Amino acid sequence: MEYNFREIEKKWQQHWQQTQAYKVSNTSHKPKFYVLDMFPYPSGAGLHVGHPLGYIASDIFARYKRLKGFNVLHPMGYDAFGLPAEQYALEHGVHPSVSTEQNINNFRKQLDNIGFSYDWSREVITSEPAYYKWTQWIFLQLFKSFYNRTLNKAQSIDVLVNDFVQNGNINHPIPDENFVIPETGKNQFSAAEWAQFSDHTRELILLEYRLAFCGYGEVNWCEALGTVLANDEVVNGVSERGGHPVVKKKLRQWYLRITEYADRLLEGLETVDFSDAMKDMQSNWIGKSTGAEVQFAIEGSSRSITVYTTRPDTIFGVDFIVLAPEHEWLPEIVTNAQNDAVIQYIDYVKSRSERERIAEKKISGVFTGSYALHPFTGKKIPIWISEYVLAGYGTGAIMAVPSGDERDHRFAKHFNIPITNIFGEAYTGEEAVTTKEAVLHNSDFLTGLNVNAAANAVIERLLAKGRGKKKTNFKIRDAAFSRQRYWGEPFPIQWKNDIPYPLSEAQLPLKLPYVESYKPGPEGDGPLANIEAWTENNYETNTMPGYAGSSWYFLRFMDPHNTQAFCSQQASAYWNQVDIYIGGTEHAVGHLLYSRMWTKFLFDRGWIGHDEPFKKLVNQGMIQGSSRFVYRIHGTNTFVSHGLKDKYTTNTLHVDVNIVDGVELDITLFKTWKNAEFADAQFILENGKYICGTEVEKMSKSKFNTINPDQLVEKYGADTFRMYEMFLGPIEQSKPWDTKGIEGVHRFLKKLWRLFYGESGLIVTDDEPTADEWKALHKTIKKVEEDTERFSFNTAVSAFMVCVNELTDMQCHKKAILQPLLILLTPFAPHLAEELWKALGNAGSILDAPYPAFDEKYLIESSKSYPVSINGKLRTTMLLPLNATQTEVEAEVLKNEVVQKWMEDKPLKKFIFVKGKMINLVI
RNA sequence: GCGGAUGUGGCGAAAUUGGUAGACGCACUAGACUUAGGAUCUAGCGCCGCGAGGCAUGGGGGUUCGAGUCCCUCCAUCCGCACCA
Repeated sequence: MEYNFREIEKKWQQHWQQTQAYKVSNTSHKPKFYVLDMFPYPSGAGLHVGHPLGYIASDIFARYKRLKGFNVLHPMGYDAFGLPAEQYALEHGVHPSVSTEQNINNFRKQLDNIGFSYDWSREVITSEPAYYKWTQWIFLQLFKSFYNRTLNKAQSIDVLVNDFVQNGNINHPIPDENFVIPETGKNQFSAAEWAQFSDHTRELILLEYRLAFCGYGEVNWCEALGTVLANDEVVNGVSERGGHPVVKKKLRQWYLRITEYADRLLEGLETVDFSDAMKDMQSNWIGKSTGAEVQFAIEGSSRSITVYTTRPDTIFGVDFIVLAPEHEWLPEIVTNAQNDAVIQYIDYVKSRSERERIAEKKISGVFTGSYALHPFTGKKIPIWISEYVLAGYGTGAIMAVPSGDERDHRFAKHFNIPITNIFGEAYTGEEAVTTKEAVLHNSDFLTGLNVNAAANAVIERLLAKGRGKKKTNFKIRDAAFSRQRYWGEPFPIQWKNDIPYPLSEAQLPLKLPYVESYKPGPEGDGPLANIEAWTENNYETNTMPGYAGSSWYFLRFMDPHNTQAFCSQQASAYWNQVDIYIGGTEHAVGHLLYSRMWTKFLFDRGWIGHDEPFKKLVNQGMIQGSSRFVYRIHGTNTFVSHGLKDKYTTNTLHVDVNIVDGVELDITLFKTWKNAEFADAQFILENGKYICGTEVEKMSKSKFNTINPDQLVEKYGADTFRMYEMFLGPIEQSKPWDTKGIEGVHRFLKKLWRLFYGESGLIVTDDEPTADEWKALHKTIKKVEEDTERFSFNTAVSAFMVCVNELTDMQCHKKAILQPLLILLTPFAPHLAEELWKALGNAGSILDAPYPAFDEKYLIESSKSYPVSINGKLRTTMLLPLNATQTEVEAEVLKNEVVQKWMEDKPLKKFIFVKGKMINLVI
């Protein structure tokens, strides 16, 4: 009987669906385990072989944990709101809800092919009102909360208002130090003042505290996409999606006050099991630094400039001060003589795109004409402006120490500003001294001190003089939370007199209205601004960004049909953290950071009991495409083989990898490819073949290098496909896809099948296994279990292959061996395992069979083979009785001919036993 | 520039704590069975050497009886951040 995988897989997939085999309950006597994939955005391109890599790994692990006796939550859903669906709608006139549904159906069909054990009864789709009702609800809670810096947690805004009524804002200063209350011109108020404020003023003040708030700010505006983007959605000055130019623009936007959580997001990293690379990426993004703020008086002015520095110890090396070109006091500082030059420079800076700035890194700047005074020496310090100082970080002003900072050094050299040396001989005049080991010279009361001691001393003196203080800074900015788009969650917000007011919970969900046109509204507003019924109600016309729905979906899976809450307390208490979260590294600073923040917020407010969403994160590597190229001689229809192309002027074209065998082009298929666009093509061959060029690139439709899993499943079966994806290599590693080796895995499954079935039918016996057969089995149990636990699926698959090879050699068809092996194999090849389990006459499903227990006793051997090395180099191998004592073994070894030959007459210095199984002689 | 990772046969890769480097698979070679095979099976397969043996884990150095693994140093590739004071 043949291994008919198509029939088998179809049969069991149907069976599992009918019996709801993967449905999981929120009540169980078993311990829980939560295995989660990063849910996909259902794009129109469908799945390629890269997508299922992580899904297969998580499915194997989920099935393994289930066999091990856990109640396993393993859900799947769709992150369905987002830009591409809307772009598609603009181009093709298809409503996003329609194309999204189509794409989801397509994804589902493709996923089902592979035999995943998802509990589809828990499916969530972020674009459905039943789901986004709760996204809106959580947003409302963020809006109605503030961050209590004393308690270091979020609380209801009512708590804050009560405190204002009693104490004014003395306990809770306004986070933005520059904010001034219009009625008083101050940023502090008493209880009495609070009582006097108008509602309008009160709301304006509260907006300064809310964790979701609306404000004007510099945003990343992408004209092509017609929307703003979060910092993590902008890469190298262009949009992550589409690569369109991005400019800075001042707009009214919604923000999440993620900066309040910066410290906790950093500390939380110590409690989770993420890779170092991932933790580093996150902590770099958060970008905590400690240093000091120092005030420099301006000569001839009552003002002083505050700078931020991480190296207060170098204060005696300050040779100039640099302000960001956008610095707000610039007009007061610039002298008449320098006014034109400064205006010119600011125009120049404005003319430069983000991209140019990043690419060129030119040294540029201009003197303002004013001088600051050194807080200790009173020395006159020129004040410059330059684009290398960023308005958005620190105070937008720095004290430049050329001898201690490379950028300041280059700037000083470029503009011939005299450099003060505070590092003695360590500073050569060529390069700044940036090591923290340096000892200070020429620095008044700091001379002779090291970095730390000096920094503390400086801060102490500054404090005493009232000219500075210790200060912590973060790179992370509050997250832009609005998009001028249609296909996203509407904000549950109504505007009155320029103040946003929350809808009541009873009004949720605020449903996304149907629109005919997705064109942007006026003044950079979203398409919703074109709908009268919407604007009549003064609803917010922006929608939430893509990451809103994905910031909490892992909680919804716990209790997906709850209409009273986003997730019941019992459900979140039971499932708690996601035990294993699998996905790509591309979400390191976006999704993962936002999810962590939302979780901490929901924890603070008492709705869930844990404050880190993901206990362990596994990053699967990207599967790249291996592209193939053909070379058309310029202006002709003749294609020249790769090896000969340099003799001609050619254009390089991507060619579909599916019509290339290795690197050899199938010319017949090529002529029919793309509706026979190249039917009349001529070829210049080498050795009778057309050889293609190759390159490893991202897998994408436009590069014709995608491999569709459906075709592979059709040809080899889901079980082969699953095992092959795992066999490719370590899960975290990126690698180009190569279909070649799949035959080997398929052969393995056929070989396994033949252990059960001969030509005439089932050949499994009830005979008692031999010692070698037991050993083959238990070796595999041990290896597969260990490998699964450490997510090393490629080596686990290899272990199966070794086992089946050995059993085949021994012609072992014994149930006592084969049945446990099947259970081991279930997570990897569930269809085949279930089929053979039934064939062996077992009742019930193999999905719930008990995982076989490893027993050491089967691995113990009767005699031992000792590798014998001399001075660490293997010389011979000796078979010695197991029960021999060390002394007896030593005597035997010394009698050995090979050993004697190598020892000759040299004296034996040492006799080393390694782990009782290896011998080394030192001579 | 900073941070992280990786480097082992023709290829994908193993080697979990320093202990027989190259398991397993692909490709390749020879053979068997076949009308045939892109089916199956057997054997071989790091390099040099007839052999004994020697040399091999990016290069160089070190620690050790023994190093792919630990330390120093240099090189290459990939990823992330990028004027963050």
